[in-house]
Amino acid sequence: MDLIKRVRIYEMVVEKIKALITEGHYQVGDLLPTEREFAQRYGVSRSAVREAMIVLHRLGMVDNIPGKGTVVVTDSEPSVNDYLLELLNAEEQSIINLLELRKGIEIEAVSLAAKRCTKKDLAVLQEKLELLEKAVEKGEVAAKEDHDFHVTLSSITKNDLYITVMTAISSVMQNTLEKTRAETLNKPGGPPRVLSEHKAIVHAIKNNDDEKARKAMRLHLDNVLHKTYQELDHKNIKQVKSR
Amino acid sequence: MDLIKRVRIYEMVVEKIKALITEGHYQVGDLLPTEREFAQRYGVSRSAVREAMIVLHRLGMVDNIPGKGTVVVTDSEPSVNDYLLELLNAEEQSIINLLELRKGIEIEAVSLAAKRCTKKDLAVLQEKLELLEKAVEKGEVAAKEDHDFHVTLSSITKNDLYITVMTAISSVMQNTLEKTRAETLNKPGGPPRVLSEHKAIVHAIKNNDDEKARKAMRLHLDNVLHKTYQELDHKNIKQVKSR
DNA sequence: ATTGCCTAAATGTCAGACCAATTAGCAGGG
DNA sequence: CCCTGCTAATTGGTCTGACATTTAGGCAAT
Repeated sequence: MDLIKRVRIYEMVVEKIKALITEGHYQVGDLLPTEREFAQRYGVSRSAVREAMIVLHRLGMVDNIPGKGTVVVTDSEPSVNDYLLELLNAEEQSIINLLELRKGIEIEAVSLAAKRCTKKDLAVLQEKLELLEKAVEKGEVAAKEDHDFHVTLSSITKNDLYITVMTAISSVMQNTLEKTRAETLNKPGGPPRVLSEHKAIVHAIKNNDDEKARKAMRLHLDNVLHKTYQELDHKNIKQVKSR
Repeated sequence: MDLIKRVRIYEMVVEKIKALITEGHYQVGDLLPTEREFAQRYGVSRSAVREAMIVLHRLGMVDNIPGKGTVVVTDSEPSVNDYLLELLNAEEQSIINLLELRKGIEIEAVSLAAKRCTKKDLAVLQEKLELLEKAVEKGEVAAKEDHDFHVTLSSITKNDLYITVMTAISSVMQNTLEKTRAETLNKPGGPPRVLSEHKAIVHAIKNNDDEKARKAMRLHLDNVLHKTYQELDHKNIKQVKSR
């Protein structure tokens, strides 16, 4: 049985305005037409437009400024991914917790990748590895290249959940690393070692050796965890000294 | 510098009504006071109350029914967990994808648990195992006992992310199993084998042997995956036959 | 007992008014 | 000429009152 669903007017206005933003008729930072104009344009009352504005505001898409107007804050509506990011990004979550979760996710991901990797997948992954290599040779932090590599790796699993979760974890880590100046990767003897670990992972995937791939990934992430522990210890010591 | 934040009236009304619901002044299914009464009670206009109602409705806490009133749908505001559930529960996600993700999460979780398990933790876990055992002996499906066991296991990691994610995965799987009549656990030779796998996991944790714990968990989840594959094949065959 | 209609009350929507904040323009003093 | 401060217009924020639509319950006719 199909139940008839009441459709509130403000909901239709929300969709209309949302479409205007996502389709690019108004860019981020632009001022939307006034509420009174929307009301006239859509043949509804200003109340309906205001209710729609409240929804759009709570979606984080617009900001209503009295005396000025309504400004576009972002051009895309929040997705489930954003909520996942919120979970991972919560301040209570330590970077250690995040790294441990990543360990579970990525070790199994690389295992699946080793079993399911096609020639095309491998080519893309090796390309990402080369980009990472070049960036490291230039002495860059290469955070973006590292992110790309790991996301590409997760995509080889062909499992949307791994792709979504790994993408979220990786971007949160990238943010965290930016805040902490990415000291981890910059430490003496850091990048070359990280690079060789990445190569070992790709090598195992190439041979479709899932067990070796897991071991290589576990080794890599244990090293990252170890360095992070050292870094945290170092900071704590500095904090104590500064008292 | 502390910026002064404009506080919209409807936001305060939202907090007021939300508190009334979460504190139990109104139970699920109850009819809230009318919008006009709220307006009078809080000394605001009905517009403000209506805007608050829209927010509460979009939070999924209330349902506004014309001619009747506003009924309470749930007594707790949605948390990040609910959005995680939404991600995992999305129809596009196959049960296979979910199981594969669970493999990554839980293998590493049991590894952490083996390293961090206290005597008290172990006692609780063994208690859950006994409950599972008794339920299986009675010939029950024991879905809830299985859920409890795995959530307890994840809590031993002391890592909030693992606890949150594992709880979500487990409850989604429980729902899915309910829909599919939990055939997996009911198959001949199913429960006893599952039980022995659980015992092996607990045994490894007891000995703080993280590597053996991972292997035991991998074996267990591979078996679950295998059975699920068989089940899906079986259903496909039945579907073909019924054409 | 069922059907149909009437009424009361609630939400949904509308129109208009006023308040508060912002902006732009203009007048006046330096 | 430039800066200051006032004024008016514009915009979102709130309030009020009205009407439309939906629901529930009472009541009479069938």
